[in-house]
Amino acid sequence: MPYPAKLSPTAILEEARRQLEDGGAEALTMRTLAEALQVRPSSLYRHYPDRAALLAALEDHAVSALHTALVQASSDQSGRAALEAAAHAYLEYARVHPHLYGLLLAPKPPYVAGPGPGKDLWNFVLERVEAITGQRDDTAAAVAVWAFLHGFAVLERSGQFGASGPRGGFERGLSALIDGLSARRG
Amino acid sequence: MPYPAKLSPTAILEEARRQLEDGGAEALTMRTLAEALQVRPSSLYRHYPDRAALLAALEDHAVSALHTALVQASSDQSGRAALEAAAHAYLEYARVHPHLYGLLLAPKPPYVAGPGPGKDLWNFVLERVEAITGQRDDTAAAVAVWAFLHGFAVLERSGQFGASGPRGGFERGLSALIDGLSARRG
DNA sequence: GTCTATACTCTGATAGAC
DNA sequence: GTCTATCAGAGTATAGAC
Repeated sequence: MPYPAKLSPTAILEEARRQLEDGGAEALTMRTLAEALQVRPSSLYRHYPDRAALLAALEDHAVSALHTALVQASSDQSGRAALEAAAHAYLEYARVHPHLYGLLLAPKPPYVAGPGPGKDLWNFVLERVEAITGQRDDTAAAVAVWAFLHGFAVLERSGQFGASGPRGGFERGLSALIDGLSARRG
Repeated sequence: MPYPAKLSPTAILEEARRQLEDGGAEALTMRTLAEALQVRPSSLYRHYPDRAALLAALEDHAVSALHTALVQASSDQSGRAALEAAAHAYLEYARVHPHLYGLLLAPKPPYVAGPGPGKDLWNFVLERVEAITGQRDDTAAAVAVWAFLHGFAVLERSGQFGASGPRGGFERGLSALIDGLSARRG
């Protein structure tokens, strides 16, 4: 090695994340990426086989970051308070990193039940929900909560909720969902 | 007019819908579209200013179709039964027309509160939800229900729910949500 | 007015020299 | 590991035939 490598997978990933967060997935092209790294586009292919692999790596990063955020937000709480704290942290992550979050549930394989970091995230949600419903392996309830969280995040991202009321829909829906799910253990 | 026009906006739209439903948004290119219509790509631009306009037209179609499906599914019912029937029809539409449905909530302007056919759809959901909660203009509750429906549709589309359990999450979540929302009028 | 022909720019990706 | 050179395919714009 006559000279240190200009590129490394992590350096590429960092710049890619920057461009994605700035301008969305469309703004992340191999050419702009190479230019920012002062390298020719084809050089990137020595570190990532194609653009899809780069996006997949970014998705893994997002899953881990989201998981960490949820754990931190709810670590010092339990029961309903823990689930609510995690839910707010979930929405907050989707707000702060909309394009990164947008990678998460693209029409692709899983992540629920898939190997990799997504499993931790799923298990975390499952545990928090189980604490509410009192049932073990309560997949149905966890799916319901996740669906609500994701749906609200997408609705919000797609523009409508202005300064007006609908934002209250999150608290309202979350409460209703938790009430309805936990009431079942009667 | 010496000869009948080979193209018309509706003919283009029909073929575009076909290609979209077959292979998703990526498969719908101006070139393949022109080929199927036996025309040069640039001819399409006499009828639609650009590809985005075509997708917007397809989205309008999807909104109308979804609205119609919801109305038909719940027309002969009322109260909770009507909402549940509409919810199932919503999910069914997303299953049968995944790519068309995928156009609906792309990160774009509205459709809630926006002019055009989307408003009818929103108002319909709002009415059905109000019948449950007993409050007028209960935007928060309607947003909560819509978020759940959309979130579940996306989760399902992204692959995980195999033959196993999670499908029960829809009934479970819908019941819990309705219970929690209607209990509020105590 | 409708469509054809052509070309421009941008994308992701590959082959082979060094 | 990075380069040069090059490719095929995308969307799009314009000039002109009929």
